Amino acid sequence: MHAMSTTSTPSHFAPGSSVAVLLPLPLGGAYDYLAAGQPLAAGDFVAVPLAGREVIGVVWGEGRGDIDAAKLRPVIRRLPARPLPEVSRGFIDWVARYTLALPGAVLKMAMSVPAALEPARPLMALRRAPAPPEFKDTPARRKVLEAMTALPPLAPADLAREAGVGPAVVKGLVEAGALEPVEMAPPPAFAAPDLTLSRAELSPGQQEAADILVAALDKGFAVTLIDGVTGSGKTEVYFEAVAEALAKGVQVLVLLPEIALSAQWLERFKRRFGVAPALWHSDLGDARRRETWRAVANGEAHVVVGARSALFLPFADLGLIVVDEEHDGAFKQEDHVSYHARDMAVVRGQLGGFPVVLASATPSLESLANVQAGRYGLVHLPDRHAGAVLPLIQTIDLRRHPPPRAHWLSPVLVEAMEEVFAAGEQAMLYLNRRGYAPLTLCRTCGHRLQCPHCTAWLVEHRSASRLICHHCGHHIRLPPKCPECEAEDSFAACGPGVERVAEEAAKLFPQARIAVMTSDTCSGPHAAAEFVRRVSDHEVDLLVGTQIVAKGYHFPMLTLVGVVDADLGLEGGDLRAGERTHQLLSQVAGRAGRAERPGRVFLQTYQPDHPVMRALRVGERDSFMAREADFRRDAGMPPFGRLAALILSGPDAAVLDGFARTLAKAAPHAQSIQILGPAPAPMALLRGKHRRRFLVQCGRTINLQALLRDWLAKVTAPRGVRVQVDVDPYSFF
DNA sequence: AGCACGCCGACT
DNA sequence: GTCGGCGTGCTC
Repeated sequence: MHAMSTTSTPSHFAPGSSVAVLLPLPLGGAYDYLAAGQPLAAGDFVAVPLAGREVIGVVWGEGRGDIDAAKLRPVIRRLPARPLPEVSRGFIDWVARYTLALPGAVLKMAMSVPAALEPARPLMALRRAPAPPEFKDTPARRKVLEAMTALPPLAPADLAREAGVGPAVVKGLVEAGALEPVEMAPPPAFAAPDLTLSRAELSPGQQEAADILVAALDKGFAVTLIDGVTGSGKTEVYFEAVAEALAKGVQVLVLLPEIALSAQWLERFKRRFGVAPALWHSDLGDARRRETWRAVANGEAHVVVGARSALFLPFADLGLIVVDEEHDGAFKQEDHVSYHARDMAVVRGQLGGFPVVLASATPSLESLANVQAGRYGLVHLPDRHAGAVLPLIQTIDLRRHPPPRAHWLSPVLVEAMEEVFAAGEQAMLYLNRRGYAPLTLCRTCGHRLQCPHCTAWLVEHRSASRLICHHCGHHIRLPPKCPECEAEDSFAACGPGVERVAEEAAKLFPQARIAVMTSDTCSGPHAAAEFVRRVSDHEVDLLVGTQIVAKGYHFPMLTLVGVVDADLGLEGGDLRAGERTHQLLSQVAGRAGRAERPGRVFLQTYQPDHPVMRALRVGERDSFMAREADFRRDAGMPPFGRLAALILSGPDAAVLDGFARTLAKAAPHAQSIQILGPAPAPMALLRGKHRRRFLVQCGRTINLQALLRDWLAKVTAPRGVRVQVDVDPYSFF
């Protein structure tokens, strides 16, 4: 993935000339407008007329001039905001070209806060008018005026509070002309990090790694992978690079897969830098969001910690990106513009000429391959710091030690849990399945309760007394009788979800305090932080959870992790099934025994000899990944070959299949290009839309984007049919 | 993405 | 006879 240098174009446009304005809409390209009033420059935010309404866009360059002059309309106004920097514009173009998204759709991600483009409302403070006219003197008014002698200008509400009077008194004084408003500089929204605080004690190995990252800051673009086992102190190591970048005066972006679950990370940041970083994630409030966007644009926000969308913020002077947990699938966006934030972070670093740091305990095969090929540097942190040892991972062969019928915990695991609880320690059960049971069927006729809009079973959530589709949110109450055979009380719950495992554990350990942690019970940063606190303070003995419990938490008293169904991620024939299962289970295992108490991990499996289980048991990650890499190389799959998915979707299956055949006929033929499909997409029906998929596979030297563009240009999708391109698809949904 | 234009059912 | 449902098509 190599960023191309952008060709230079004139960047100032006098009134009367035509300019190309990119709008944050899914249009074919930038639209031409007439520069009017003041001169315009590339990057300026402007309001322009579009179909009778006003839309805000960005001056992208010289007008293309391919539109009828009579249609050309003048720019309405230039907004008083900082122009979008050239590097941000180049990045948007690059992402659009790479992902085959419309540039306007990419710009929309960078313009997610249109209100931030209007000037911030100045803060008003009150001071005594120099020459107040005659006004009525009252005791309350006197209190205000007396209080003011000892105070700087204050906002009306603060002044009223300080003086111990109601707001009406202050208002009256303003109206009487005794007080006058003055503009007050808003207090800085983000305090500068404190670089003088003593850093964490680093081990010699950590110090060496930190030195390498710090040295890289002087060398322009380079990518370094920090490969360190859970608990090896990766964060503290890259904090040294963050500190150095800040000392140089550039901005830093840290990408985390799920910022809502990162309370512990934020605590560590505050300890190291004395302040909270600027946060960027989807449930930021409007005012905070605006403030953050502006602070990023004017350089006041020194460190931004965000989810993948933070990549598109208009940084004034970005000089370092850290992608933590770089292997995490949450960095891949599938909807609208489909991009991988880790890969785009590398592109952003290349365009900006600064280093990028990737960190993981279980690096992706892609990043390891880039290290092997010499494209990325590597620092290795093999030890858990502070003497903690890696947990002992054992598999439980469910064929030899099965749980009782309709139970899910093997006697071996139950016995280990007994020991842990007896020792006053904590345990965690991991199962990546929300709800009570993934499938409900009728015992009489075998009918399965399915979502009417998706190719998916309805999942029983007993806590919510509902059956829910995890793909579209459709939900029903458990019907009184089978919709197929009308048998009453004939439904049987099949298979376990976390709720059911928690129920089983509660029966086995009635004295244990159990908490279920899933996206259902723990949505948003506050709920997550509260869960973490309850577990940390040992208000919980057993934590039962889905994937979100795997995320980097540190619980000193947690010494046992049980994986209820270690085989779960291996089904389905996904390209990355083995790699992902290994990563996920390694992360889950890493929750055990993070302090001085050693941890134990049990993986319940029907395939203890599967390479993933074997690798986890003996801690042989490198040879496992090397073997995975060999498979991918032999199959010509990423990162050794290139892959793209074409997803066609629409409400009418016949129309969809017709178009799929048209597309298949127009498919390019060439050696080393393989096109598979059309086939029903893994989710053949999703939210009421049928889905078909093509997979395009080719060698690394082929221009995949050009191939896809040419192919798609040959056909026109009938109405109702949507074509989505996913370059480098990850999940195969 | 909006928003207007356009052609078929229940109202004043 | 109109008001209005949302299908389709355009916006420099």
